[in-house]
Amino acid sequence: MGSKKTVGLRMELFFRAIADRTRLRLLNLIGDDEVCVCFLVDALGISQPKISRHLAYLRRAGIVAARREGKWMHYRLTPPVDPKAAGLLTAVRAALVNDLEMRSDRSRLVKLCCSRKLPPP
Amino acid sequence: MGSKKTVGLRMELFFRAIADRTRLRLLNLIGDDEVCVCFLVDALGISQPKISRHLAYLRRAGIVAARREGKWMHYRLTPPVDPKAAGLLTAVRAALVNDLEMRSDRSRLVKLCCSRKLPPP
DNA sequence: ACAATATATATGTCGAGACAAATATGTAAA
DNA sequence: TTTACATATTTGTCTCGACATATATATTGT
Repeated sequence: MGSKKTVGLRMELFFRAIADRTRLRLLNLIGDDEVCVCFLVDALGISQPKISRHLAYLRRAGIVAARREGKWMHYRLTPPVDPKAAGLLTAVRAALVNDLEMRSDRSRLVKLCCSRKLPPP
Repeated sequence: MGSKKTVGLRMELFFRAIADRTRLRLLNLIGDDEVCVCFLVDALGISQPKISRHLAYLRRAGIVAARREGKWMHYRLTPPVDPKAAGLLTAVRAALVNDLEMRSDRSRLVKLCCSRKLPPP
């Protein structure tokens, strides 16, 4: 039902959720694996409350999910069950690569994650 | 540059353009070939000014284009040049089929187009 | 041919509601 | 208490739907 709700009857909600530059940049970074909020804040250079608010928006839309680990919150994608919805999300993420800022966001996140100490597993 | 503008630098504009149920329903019907506005009005059962306004929105976003033919206006998709943008649009249209209303919209349009006299070529 | 009218579509305006940025404040864990 | 994050408040902007009106083309009457 989660996927039906996301891309089934109310597809416009999904699109509204990603119709924002900040949230697209977040989606671009969260895509591959779990990311800690602090890394997102640093990689995007956006204030923490703003990041948190947009993450909450994506969470309410069912696009990402959160997991607490001590002080840190980790966000991850919630892959849609429906094949067409999954294909749509894949196409969105593929199109993001066309964007220069998205690419530099990614490389910045990689640097942050690898140089800096990761939160404990 | 049209495709770059649509899905390149300002992808969020593309998503905002389709983050609306009326516009998604229009996109669902315009998809395959040129459609006359009058058919869209009848197929969706939505007031003509509302249809016109949303078509103008899609037109400004570079998603559709219009052609006048006498009294009638025909709208068609403007397929993106960039492969990833094209793939994204394809994925969107594929996902629309999951929606019941979209399917009934389509069959209603087919009935309208085939039973009724088409505008002269 | 010209004027009047009808048809098809587009656009201006208005009020209501959604959303964003910024700032401030609250909460959970160490 | 400090750190890491979430949420509330305020204010401005945007968009929607509804209604009215404007524009463009075709058709009809004379």
